[in-house]
Amino acid sequence: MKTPGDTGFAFPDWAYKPESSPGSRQIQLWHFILELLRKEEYHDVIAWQGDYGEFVIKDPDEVARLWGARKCKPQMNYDKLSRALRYYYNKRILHKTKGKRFTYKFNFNKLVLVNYPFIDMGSGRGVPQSAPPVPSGGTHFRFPPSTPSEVLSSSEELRSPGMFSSVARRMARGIYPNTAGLARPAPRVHPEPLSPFPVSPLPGPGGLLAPTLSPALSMTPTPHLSYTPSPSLSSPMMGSHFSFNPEDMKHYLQAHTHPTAPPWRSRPCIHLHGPHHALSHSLSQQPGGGGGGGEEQQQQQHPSPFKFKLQPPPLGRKQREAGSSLAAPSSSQSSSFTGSGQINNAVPPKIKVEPISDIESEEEVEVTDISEEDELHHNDEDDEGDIFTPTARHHHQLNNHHRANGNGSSLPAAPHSNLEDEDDEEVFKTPATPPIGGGGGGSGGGLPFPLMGLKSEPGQAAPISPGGTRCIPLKLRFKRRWSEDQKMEADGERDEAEDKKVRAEGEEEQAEEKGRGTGAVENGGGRGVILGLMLPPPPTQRRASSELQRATAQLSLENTGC
DNA sequence: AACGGAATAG
DNA sequence: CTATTCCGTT
Repeated sequence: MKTPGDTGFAFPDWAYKPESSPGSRQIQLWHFILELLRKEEYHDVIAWQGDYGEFVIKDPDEVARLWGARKCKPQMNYDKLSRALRYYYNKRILHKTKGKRFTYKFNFNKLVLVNYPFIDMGSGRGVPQSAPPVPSGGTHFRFPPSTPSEVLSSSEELRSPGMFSSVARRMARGIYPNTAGLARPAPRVHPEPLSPFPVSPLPGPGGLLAPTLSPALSMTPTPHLSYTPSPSLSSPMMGSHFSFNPEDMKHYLQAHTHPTAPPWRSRPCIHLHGPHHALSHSLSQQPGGGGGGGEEQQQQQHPSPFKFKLQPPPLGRKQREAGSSLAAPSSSQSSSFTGSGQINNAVPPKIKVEPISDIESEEEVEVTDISEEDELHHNDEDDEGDIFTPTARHHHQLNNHHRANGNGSSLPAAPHSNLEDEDDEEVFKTPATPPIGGGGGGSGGGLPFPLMGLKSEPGQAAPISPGGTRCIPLKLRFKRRWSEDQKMEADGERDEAEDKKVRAEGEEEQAEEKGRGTGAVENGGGRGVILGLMLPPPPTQRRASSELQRATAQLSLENTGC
């Protein structure tokens, strides 16, 4: 089971796919921005400002220049760079702070990057000016409205729906159902929502899944629980597996404990292939030491297979002018199989209707839907509520609509499977299904999740199978997206509504999500890499990560070598 | 200044 | 896919 090879992965690859991780080969703009932000040296050109995640580019030209240098694109300029930033809007990595020149904001509220568990964007604490990272006072912490799924959704996820995702989701909601049993979500919240361990069974060494989101990822709904690096976690859990990189995490934790010894760098060349050491990339970066420093760029010596892309919802502009019609039809079809959802997506615009059968777990249903509505209605509150409070949730099951378009290439597996869009759902269901059989108990990891199998086969996808009706119910999508943020911002600053923007996204989202959902499996499927969830900004705890941050911070910004 | 479509490189 | 380029609009 834990064989190093592909199988052993404790976690889904996507979980750690750092494609973009700091050391990874091709740096992405947002990483770069993050790097600059964390370095004081650049505070003259770019710095945190305002709310959590908000930063201002003080010297656009310089930033562009730096970026260009990094990418070896001498012709880079702010106009171009900004275009790239604009693409992030759709990906929800960033958004523009309206009214403020050169000011953008990371959507960190909802997301935590797997690769940057310790991200502190604001670490600013140390830095006077950059302090803003923390959400305003942390008073209102909003959770993960954005669907984790969105964030998480990566094609790969699908492949390995591991628990991670499910866990994450649950965490997001604050619920930990027992994985072993059916996956029924508990109707009510457990008192111990965040316990690091779900009920997971498997005490054994093989236990997978520890929901440890690790301190790094704090997705816990409850503030206090959030990131406590409990010893238990660290050792046992990590050891077992879960975390992204057990080892790394371990080190990570240790680091907290023993600041003096930065472990991560310990592995110069780790074997690359292991599925499990994903995070190492990030951590492995430089120790920061002091040494001589010359070779920073190499960090990524190993060609790690993982990649990590972010971006959940791409755009589906495909319809544009020509084939707009296509989309509709396809979606409808897909919905069909779910059975319960009748809604066809054809376009049920407003109303969410959809009671659908709740069948067993009514609670879980989802909210998904539709974008437009969301946007239109803005139920922000709900969203939140959904997540945290189980009490009120509306569920619908309509998400069925999804387009199968994907790019033609992908998705062989199920032509019509629908659930994809909700990766989430899939995840959920996945566990549920399998467990029943013998696996549940434990044979392998004890967890019900089919880890290995997934890899190659999408089979699980079978969701749709007739018998499996249950799959349906589980989807829970929190759709909130960042609208909240925007709102918040709006409050804070006056920005007008960006409806259009939002709207647009909404549309796109819908379409895209679905499109990608399953489909993405293919190559890159995995885009979303960020793990969504908010960062609990509890100031107190954050500090621990500081070191790590620093370490990561070291990423090499400058690579002169072009 | 900012947005976003379109084409395109890799 | 992501980013770069180019460019017309707001």
